[in-house]
Amino acid sequence: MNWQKCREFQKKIRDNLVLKGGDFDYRNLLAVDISFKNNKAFVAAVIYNIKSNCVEKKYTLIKKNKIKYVPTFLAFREVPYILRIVNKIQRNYDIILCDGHGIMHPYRAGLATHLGYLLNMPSVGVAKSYLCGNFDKPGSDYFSHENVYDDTGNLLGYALTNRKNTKPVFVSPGYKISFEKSLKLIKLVSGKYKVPEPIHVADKITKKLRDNND
DNA sequence: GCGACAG
DNA sequence: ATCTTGTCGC
Repeated sequence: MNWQKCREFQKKIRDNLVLKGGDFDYRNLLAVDISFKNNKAFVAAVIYNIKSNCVEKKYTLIKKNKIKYVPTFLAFREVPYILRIVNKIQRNYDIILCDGHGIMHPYRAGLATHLGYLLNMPSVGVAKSYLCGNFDKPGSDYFSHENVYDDTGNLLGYALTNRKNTKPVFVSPGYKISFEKSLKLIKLVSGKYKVPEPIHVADKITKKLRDNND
C-alpha cells in the first residue's frame, strides 16, 4: 500500500465533502461489517427497514485478505470488500451505515465518508471507540449526547450514550447527510445494544461466518 | 522527540 | 480486528 497516495485521496475527499441532505423519508438502510481471520475477510451486508425496524435481507461474502490495518487508513482495508458485496445487491436502500467513523477523522475521511463518496450516496458512521476530537463526557442516560469538535471548533459529530452504563459510541455524518439527520437516524435504529441494531446484526453474521469457516 | 491511533 | 476469563450492572 502506498500510504502517501492514500492520504492524498483522503484530502481529496475532505475537499469535496457534502454534509447536506438526508431527507427523512428513508425506507431501507444498508449496514455493512467485516470480520477477519487467517488472511480472510468475512463480509456481511444487511438490508434493514427503518420504518418497521426489521431485517429484510442478509448477504455474505468471503474473500482472501492481504491488506493490513493502519490507523486512520481503515477504509483502505475494508472498502474493497464492501464494494464487492454492494455490487451483488439490488440498490433498494437509501443510505449506508458503517461500523467506523464518518467525518470524525483527522482528514474528515473515515470509512463511512470514504464509502459514501465512492458510491455517491448518503452514509453515516458509528464507531465504538475514539479516534479524534474534543468532547465532554455524555451523561449515562439513554440517548444522552455531547458534541465532538475539532481543534478549531468545527463540529465533527456526537458522542452518544446508546446504552446505559456503557462507553458512548461516536456518530458522525458520512456523506450527503447533515449532522442532525445522522443523529436522528442512529436513534431510530438504535436497538438494545451499544451499537445500532443493523450493525449488531451484520457483526453477528460475520462472526458466525468466521467461526464456521475453520 | 512523544503520544495517539476507527477496525 | 483477534485472543480470552472472569466479572459487574441491569
